Amino acid sequence: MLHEEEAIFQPGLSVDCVIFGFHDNQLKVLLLKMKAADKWALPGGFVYKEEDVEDAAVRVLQSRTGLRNIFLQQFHTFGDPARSNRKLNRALLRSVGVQADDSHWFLQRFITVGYYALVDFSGAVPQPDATSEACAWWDFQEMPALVMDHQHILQKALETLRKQLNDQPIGYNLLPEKFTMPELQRLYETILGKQLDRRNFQRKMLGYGILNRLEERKQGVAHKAPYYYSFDKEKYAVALENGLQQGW
Amino acid sequence: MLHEEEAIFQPGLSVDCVIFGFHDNQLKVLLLKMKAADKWALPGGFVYKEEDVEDAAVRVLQSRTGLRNIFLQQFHTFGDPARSNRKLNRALLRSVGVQADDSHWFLQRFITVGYYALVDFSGAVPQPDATSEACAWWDFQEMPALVMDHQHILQKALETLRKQLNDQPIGYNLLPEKFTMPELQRLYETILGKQLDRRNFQRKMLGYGILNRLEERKQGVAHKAPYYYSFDKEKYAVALENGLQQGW
DNA sequence: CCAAAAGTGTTGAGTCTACACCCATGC
DNA sequence: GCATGGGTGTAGACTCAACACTTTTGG
Repeated sequence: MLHEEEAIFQPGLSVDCVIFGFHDNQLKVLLLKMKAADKWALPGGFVYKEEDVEDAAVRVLQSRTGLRNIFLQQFHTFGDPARSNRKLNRALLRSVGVQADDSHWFLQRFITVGYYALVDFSGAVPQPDATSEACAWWDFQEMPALVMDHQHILQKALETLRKQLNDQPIGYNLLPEKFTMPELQRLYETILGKQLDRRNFQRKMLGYGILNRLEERKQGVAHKAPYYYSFDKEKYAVALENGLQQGW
Repeated sequence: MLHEEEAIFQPGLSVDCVIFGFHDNQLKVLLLKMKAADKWALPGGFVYKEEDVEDAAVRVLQSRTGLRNIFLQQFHTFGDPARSNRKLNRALLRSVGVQADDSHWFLQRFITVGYYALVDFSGAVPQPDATSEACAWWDFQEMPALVMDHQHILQKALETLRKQLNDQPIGYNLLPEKFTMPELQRLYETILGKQLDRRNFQRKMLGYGILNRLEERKQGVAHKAPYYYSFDKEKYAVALENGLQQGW
């Protein structure tokens, strides 16, 4: 990618994706281990000259996880000139075998558009890119050192996710097709960072009228088996009309 | 500005500001009449190579209104390649006396970062820029034809403003230092596009604990004179701690 | 003194919170 | 059978929407 000519990319512009997953009762973020530094980075990429910025984010998402048709949302654009790190980028070029002088397009200042994605952890297959030696999920509470301002970007994404969750039930994007109510609750508790009452949670969630309870119950669990639920897109559309705000 | 060399601006990047004001019980938006077209445009500008994107927005805001220290917030970045309009931009260049071929920096694709601002109408002094022949407030419900995707940008700004108003009382940014409760209510009604109950509005608004009632009452009005209120920044900080969400 | 606008209070409906109770399952 | 987790129900606190009443001012 970095070998390619300046001419094919929109100059000074990138996208970065904060890809959230949920596993083992933990909120996870997909990160790349840089070849050029002892740090990790958010999956990102450049925008082709005639490509929609959002399409670029979709492309990044798909190439890092193999997933398509994912909940993806722009949340902020980071335009501090000091955010670019020429030293790192030079090392990055070297790591893929490119020698360049200061005028190289990749060494200029970059503005990045941040997107966050909610994906089904079990369906994603992490793939490193050319500049990275690994691609892995990290627990959002135990993040490694990140390059440049990626810590800041992540923080902003998390903030947006929390707000969003308050007036739009988007949690199930992080879960498989069918899931149990306790699982959904753990998810909410993790994202919001606080405990919720089991019974009130269930009532409120069902009150949105966007979940279908399946006949099937979870198998092989200790104690009483919980029902499975699935998300109902049609009911969701109806529910949106009526509006479903309010906080926890 | 457009005479200046490519070298001083971040290529392919602009900012556009949706500047809201409130006057005569109407929500207003500041627009520029293009010299190069029979349409109006949102105030915008380019970003210097070493300038923070947000600083560029502040600069635009100040040069169009004379105002500083204004409520300003990034709301979305518009990255559709089809949003740029080479024909318009060529006319724009001509209007300031520049002849250029297709490779001119200003004729390339532009990504724009959208900011919205809330200003005190009575304090702003509209100033056209080099590419425009007029700068004026328009009622947001009676907008003229806008260039490119500016209608879309405006729509998105309005949407964001409405949502924001639901979980953060930001309305007084649009009013002078001191204002009456009925004035504040008209403002909310205009932005939200619906009538609100006078008494419940007052109770809820005062409940936030961020307004000071002044001794003074409004002079020279028919009927009973309403009190003036002023916004209290310190109390606001305290109120934010406790959280003040919930919708109307 | 009357109409219109503003300040203040009340009440019933609805919602949310904090529980109690019962049921199912593995050990 | 008992500890644990899940499904369902309920009483009290709280909030909110809809309204009544009083006060002030200009004409």
